[in-house]
Formats: sequence, structure tokens, C-alpha cells
Amino acid sequence: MRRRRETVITKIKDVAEVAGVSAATVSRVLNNVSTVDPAMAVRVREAVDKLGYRSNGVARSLRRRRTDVWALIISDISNPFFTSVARGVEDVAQRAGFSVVLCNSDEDPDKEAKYFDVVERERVAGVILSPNLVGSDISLLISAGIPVVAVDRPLRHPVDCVRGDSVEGARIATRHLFEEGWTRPACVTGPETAETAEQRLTGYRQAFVDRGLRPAKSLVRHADFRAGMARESVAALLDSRNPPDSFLIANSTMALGALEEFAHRGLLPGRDIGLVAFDDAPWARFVNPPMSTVRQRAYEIGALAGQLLLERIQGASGELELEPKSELLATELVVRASSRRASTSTA
Amino acid sequence: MRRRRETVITKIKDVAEVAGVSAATVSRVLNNVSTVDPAMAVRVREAVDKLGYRSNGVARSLRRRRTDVWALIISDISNPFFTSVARGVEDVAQRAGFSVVLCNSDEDPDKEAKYFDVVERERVAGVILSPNLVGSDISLLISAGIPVVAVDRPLRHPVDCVRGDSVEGARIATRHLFEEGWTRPACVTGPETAETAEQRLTGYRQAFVDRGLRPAKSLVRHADFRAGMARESVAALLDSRNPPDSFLIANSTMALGALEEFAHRGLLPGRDIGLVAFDDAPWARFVNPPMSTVRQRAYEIGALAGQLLLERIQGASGELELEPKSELLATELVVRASSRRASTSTA
DNA sequence: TTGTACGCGTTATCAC
DNA sequence: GTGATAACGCGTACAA
Repeated sequence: MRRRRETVITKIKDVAEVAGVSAATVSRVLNNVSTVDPAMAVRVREAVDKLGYRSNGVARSLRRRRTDVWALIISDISNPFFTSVARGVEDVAQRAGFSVVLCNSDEDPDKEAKYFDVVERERVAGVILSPNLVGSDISLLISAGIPVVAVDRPLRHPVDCVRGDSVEGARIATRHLFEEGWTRPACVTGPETAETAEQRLTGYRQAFVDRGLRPAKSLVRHADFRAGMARESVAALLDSRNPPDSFLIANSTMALGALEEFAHRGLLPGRDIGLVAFDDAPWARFVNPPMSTVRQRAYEIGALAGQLLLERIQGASGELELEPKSELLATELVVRASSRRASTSTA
Repeated sequence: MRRRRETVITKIKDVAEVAGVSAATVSRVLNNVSTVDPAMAVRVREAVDKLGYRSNGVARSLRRRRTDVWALIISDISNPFFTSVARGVEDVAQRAGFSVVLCNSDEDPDKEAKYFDVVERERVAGVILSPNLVGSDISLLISAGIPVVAVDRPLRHPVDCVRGDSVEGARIATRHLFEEGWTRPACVTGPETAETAEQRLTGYRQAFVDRGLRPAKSLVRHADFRAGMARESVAALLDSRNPPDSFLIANSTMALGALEEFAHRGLLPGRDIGLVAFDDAPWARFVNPPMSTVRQRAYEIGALAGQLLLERIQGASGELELEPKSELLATELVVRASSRRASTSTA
């Protein structure tokens, strides 16, 4: 037990005194304003070092009436897709001199609303948001004049949005299953309220139409985006009268549920059953057999969202308001063993 | 193209005018100060609603000379262990009226240092930190008087630390391998600079000693915490003159590398080879066969770290400095098929 | 119980 | 190029 060490806080004024200049000059030096005598700048910097002065960001933000902070509000931080998005956002922000704070809303509208509240109060410079499933109300941010960019899922409000091309991804994945020789691919997708889930279903159906087939309703199941319910859906499909011989699964977490059910029944993907899942999770290539996926360019989605936010922030000083952009990034089919059918004959 | 909508910012003074009171009274109402006439409070709140007033957190923080924000600086946000830690921290913070911002340092000391810089400037109320591998220098935070709690890995500075009991976890896991009938368990652990990695190695060795055996150096490999190098280590061990018959792997990411190498060689865990890995990743029970793990109570680690931080923050007003606490939370062995040996005889 | 007045630490505006 | 001064929006000691 010892006494708490008192922390001395040096202010800009202290630096000014030591350097023998005014506080204004110190501020100018610290902010690299051109109109400053080099000799003085040196004296100021010496004083800063000597005192260990550190500027107070809070006071700075108050005076400048803006911050250099972005809020990245993510609906599920444990989803590897979003961690990659975050990296993309961070890199862009960093280069532009902004810092990023991550907020995990956990698909919980209340938590999300709470974050809207604080980031608005803290006057963040901008928000990048992956909306929750039921649809987020960002009017609080809009009326505060805070630029918002949506990722992965669109918003009601007219704001920029960046996502992967789910329709095309699902279509190509399903076509691939057909081309491998599977004849009855099923689709286990997310809830109807999720735009992303619906788009993946649409792409799946298009692949049927492409081949002149009618997509069977009995081959489609809606689940939440979690593993447990996905497993049940897979089980139900396998137990149906006319069971599928292959699966398109709407995300990587749900794929875990599918894998579990397959293992439970002794079905080996790529031999007994076909499997492609959205999102190229790190573990996808490590499971047995390696899992085919639809890879979204998650990092690029984040980076592009960052770019758009940057434009909004910088454009805020200008006269004109840009129309909201909606960007769709190409997805990529990653073929591994789980979707193969040829292996049956070679085995 | 349309003109940018000008955002009107209502201040506490505007509310005061509308309500016909002084700004001080408005402030008191908003901060729930007891000494306020209920009738006036009502008038104030009405004015707040009417104007859509929202307090300015920046100004508030400056005046109060403190914030209600915690920074949670995580070394790898894609590690499920840390996402669980984050949830624990958030729940405690929330209940105590703090908000949490997540900072992903990505095991990069530069990034981490950058975060130290901004959170100090922004005067966060406290920091919870999972230090990077080489050891973090938090003196910046310390000298600013910002309380710090370390999670998962200890720090040089005398601050509170909360982690899982790696020694005991590794020991029990290794004992379990012996008890299942495996005779030559190997250990693939993290870099020597990582305290956590060393502790897992220590526990592994203790299990040998417990059985009166001498832990063989040839059965131990150090890798980074990533999958690729772990796979190489596993391969090298399997190719050695006296190969192991089972493995203890130091985290879940490395386990992916091990699984890949096993699959590559046609070795099925739980039949041909034994496997236990640290960290109960979501996918662990979904791989084939389900993987035995050492589960750390990640959520509880986060929650406890939050508690300790809370005490530091609240205690900051008091006279005495508490001694740093070091908390070790029990780990739990989750036995699944991958570590079984009995299955050989029953197959 | 309420209002007045000041200050939190910084930056922007003006004179010089 | 530099310095004094005001202002950013709010909380609180003090007086009433």
C-alpha cells in the first residue's frame, strides 16, 4: 500500500511559458502551421519534450468542433467476414489520419441503438455500419449530420452501401454444383428479413432457371444465421421425401451446423454429398474434406466503405450533396473437395 | 444533387431559454441532480424533447475532466477467445455506465503504440489490454494516470492481470492423453517470448513428471501462433526418428494447421493420432472428428478484468493504491473424439 | 432550490 | 510571423 501518485497534467500554456512564446504559437507548431519561425518551432519542441507535454484531444475536439474518429459498428465481431472488413476500414482511416473505434452490436438492436447514441454524442466524424437483421434506424446520426456508410446489408435511409454480390455468388456456386454432377442442390439461407439472405436465395434460383429448371420450393429452408438452426434445416431436408444431394449454405457459421449433421450421418462431403458455403472462413480449408466456399472480398468491402466515408466527410465542406452510391463487389468461388462429385468414381 | 442540409446544433443554453430557466438548471436536470424542483424538471425535459437537444459529450468530458469510455486493445480480434473476452468486458462496463471501444492491434507493436497514443490523448477512463507478443510498453498510460488491466498475458509494469491457468490446463490435457493410452504426446507451443506459450509448455512437462517420466526435448516445438508454422512443426515431429503418437497444440489457430497436416497424411484424430488443443473455438466440435480442447473461461476473464478496472477507476479518488492483482482462472478440459484412443479397439 | 460566473484546454480571429 | 483574446459547450462552486 502506497499513496497514489499524483499525475501532473501539462497544458499548452505551460509549454508556452517554458519556450518563452505564446500559447498560440505552441498550437501552431504542434499543428504544423506554415507561418512559424523555424527557430521558435525548435524551442517549442524542446519545451514539449522537456515537459512531456501531450495534447488534450478532448479540448481539441471541442474547439475544432469535430473529431478524427470513425465508429465502425459491427453486427457480429466473431464473424471472420467482419474482422476482415474492419481491417480494410482501418487501413483507409489510418492513411487519412482518422482512428477507428470498433463497436460490437452483437445483432442486438438495443446495443446498436446505444452505440448510435454515444457516437453521436461524442461527435464522431463518421460511421460505418453493418446493420442488424431487423433493420436499423440511423435517423439520429443523419439528423446530426454524421455521414454513414452501410456494409454487407443496405439501409432504408439513402446512404452509401458496399456489399458483396450475393446474387451472382450464389448463382455461380449453384451452377458449379450442377456442373459437378449434383442434381438436387438445396439452399439453406438466412431469415427472410435479411436482404443478404434473400439475395443468396435469388442467385440460387437463377442457377436453376439458367438450366431451364424450376427451382423446387421443397429444397429451400430459411434459418437464422447460426449453426444450430442450420443443422436442423439440413436434417429436415435430408429426411424429406425427395432429399437433396448437395447444399448451398448461406454463411460459414451455418456451414458448421451442416458439417456436424453430415458427420453425424456418416456423410462425407465431396463423396456422399455436395457442399458449398458462403464466406471463406479461415477454417474452411482445414476441415475434412476442405470446404468449397464463396469468398467475399471482405477487406476490399471495408476499404471501399472507408473511401466512401472519406468522400462524404471531406465533401461535407462543399456545396453539393452526392447521391448515395451502392457498390457491389464481385464474389469468387473457391472450389475445394467438398463440392466435388467426380471423386466418387475415382475412389 | 441537392444542397447539403445544414445541421442545427442545439446547446444547453437554447434549452434553458425555451424552458425559461438557467443553463445550470438544465444541466442539473440532465444529470439527475437531486436538488431540483420536479415541476421545473418537467419543463426542462419538455424543452429538451421539443428541441431534440442532445448533450455534447466532448464538452462534457472536457468540463468533467474525465470520460466514460474504456479502451479494449486486443492483439487479435479474429481469435474467438478474444471476442468472448470482449463480451465479458462490455457487459461489466455497460452495467457500470461505461462504453467500450475496441481497438485491434493485430499483434503489431506499432499499431498498438498508436492506440496507446490516441486513447491517452482522448483521456479514456481505463484500458484493458491483451499485450502483443514482444511485450508492450504502457508507460505512456501509466504516467497519464490511466488504469490498465492486462488480459491473457502479463505485463512488465505492475498492473492487474487476468488469465486462464495455462499450466494446469496443459497439464491436465497431457495427463488425459496419457490416460487414453497415448504414450508419446508432443507439444507444439507458441514463441518463447510469449509467457502464455511457455506456461503451456510447463504444464505439458509437469504431466510427464507426474508420471515419473522425463519430458523429451525432441517432442517439443516452438512456432508462432499461426496455422502455417504449426503445420510445419507437426510435420517435422511426425517425420522425426521417434515420432509422437499424439499432440497438445497451444491454440486453436495452430490446431487448424495440425488438422490440415493430419488430413494430408490420412491420419484420423482419435484413431491414428491423439489431439488436444487450447481454446474451444466454435468450430472445434464441428470438425471430423470433434476436437478435444482446453477451454478457457474467456467471458469470465473479460468480466473479471472489467471488475478490476472498475475498482481502479473508482479507487482513483481514494487515498490508497491497491497492490496489483494477478488472477488465474481455471481451465476446463473438453473431451471429444480427437483425443480418444479406445476407439481403435472398438472400430 | 435556483442563478451567476467561471473555467476545463485548445484553436481561430483578429490586430500588431 | 506572433500574441492577446474570445469562444467551443458544459458542469459546478458559490452566492442568493
